[in-house]
Amino acid sequence: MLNEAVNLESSPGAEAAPERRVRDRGATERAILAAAKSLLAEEGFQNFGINAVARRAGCDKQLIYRYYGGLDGLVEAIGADLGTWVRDRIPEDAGGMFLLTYGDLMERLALLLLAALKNDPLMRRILAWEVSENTEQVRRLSEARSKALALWLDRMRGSLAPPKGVDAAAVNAVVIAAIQHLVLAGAAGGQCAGLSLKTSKDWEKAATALKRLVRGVYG
Amino acid sequence: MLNEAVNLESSPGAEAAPERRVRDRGATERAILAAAKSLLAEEGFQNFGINAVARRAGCDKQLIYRYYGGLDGLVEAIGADLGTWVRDRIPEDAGGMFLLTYGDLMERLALLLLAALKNDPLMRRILAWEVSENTEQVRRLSEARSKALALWLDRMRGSLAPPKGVDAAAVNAVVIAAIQHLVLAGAAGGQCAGLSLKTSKDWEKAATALKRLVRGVYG
DNA sequence: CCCGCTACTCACCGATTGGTGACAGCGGGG
DNA sequence: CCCCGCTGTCACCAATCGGTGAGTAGCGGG
Repeated sequence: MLNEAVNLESSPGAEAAPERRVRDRGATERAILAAAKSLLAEEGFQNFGINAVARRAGCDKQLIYRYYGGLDGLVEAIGADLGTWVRDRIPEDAGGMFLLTYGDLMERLALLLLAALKNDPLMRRILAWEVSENTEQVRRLSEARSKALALWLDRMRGSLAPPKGVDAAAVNAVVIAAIQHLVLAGAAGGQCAGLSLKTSKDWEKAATALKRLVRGVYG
Repeated sequence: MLNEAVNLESSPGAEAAPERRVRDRGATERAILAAAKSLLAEEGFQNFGINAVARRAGCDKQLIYRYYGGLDGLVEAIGADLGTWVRDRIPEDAGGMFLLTYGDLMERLALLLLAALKNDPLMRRILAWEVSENTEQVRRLSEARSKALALWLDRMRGSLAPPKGVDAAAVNAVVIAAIQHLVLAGAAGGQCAGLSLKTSKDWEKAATALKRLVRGVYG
């Protein structure tokens, strides 16, 4: 494992075009944030660190300290960015306009949330982070995500009132918990409690079961 | 965050009584495994490494390489140990002897699983690990846990057959997903989807909602 | 008694981490 | 013009990581 000094970039033929970085703080800040988001989405929170983000952003980590005050500030910025999540995935025909019953609404919401999370690696990674650590960092991020989710649900819910006699908040939380864990387990290991979660056929089964559960309580 | 030394040094006086470790390979192996399990349960998988385990076990990490073939082997040993989980929490009055319907059974199973996971930090950490990483290490551990869970469910189920017309495997997987995520979120952040999960009152709400959902599908 | 096996410890390796201080280059305002 | 401040780069720090090779200490058998 002796590493000879092979990295001499003073090769005579190659004209080293240094590709001078334009001095644009705004662009650099955006590049850092984008790098952080993509890194977190693709690699997960395990190897999410100053060095890795700087490497991906193609700049020096010192700039992260300067512009964001370190990883904490950067994570906060990601959290703030999460607000756009809501805007991005609210269909124009918002909410329960055409939905007659609360059951209709919740079934639709459940399936939409399932699909949305399945296609959002960043959200999934944040979710996994939340249940794995309890640092201040994560807590803030979690709060941002939670707020975004609540806002999304609220926008989609419209003005439909839940039926009496059931603790809708608790039931919905349990349903959401199921959705979130299904998505996490599916993305991570391809299965959950013996149920395979790989093919779209598998997911249809899960979705059907989910529908059944929701319909069971809300009719 | 230097963890306190766990070595059992006595005689705080100047008398250096090094408390010579008895030369007992079996005991050392057991100490290492116990240290690994408690470390994982208490600190989570984030800081779970050779050095940390050796530190907690009060021995040199070299021994972990020798006796377990490194962290991988040690994790495997933890997985094997998970088999005892089933034995330890199967009540003598096993299964659905007194349960008339499949709904009765699943409701009881759901509540039992919820309680069991709530009181098992090691299982929770493994669960969180599973949804956060997809290395070979975790995959093996996941398989062991999955097997243990399946065995437990099987033992508890008895010979009761699920009703026709519902994909019981899928529904149960979704229910288990909900339980697991509730426990994870509760332990990590104290809430899930807006539902607080701190006091026993909170957990009662969640359990009630869970019961409702199960009863909704299985009657 | 000594020898050899085995349990165990120690010292070191290269790599990577988070974090900081010093420096280079450009550009705008006096 | 010169100088100052902002942007970006680099070198370096201590700490920790996983991993290995060499050496020590005790016990049992010849």
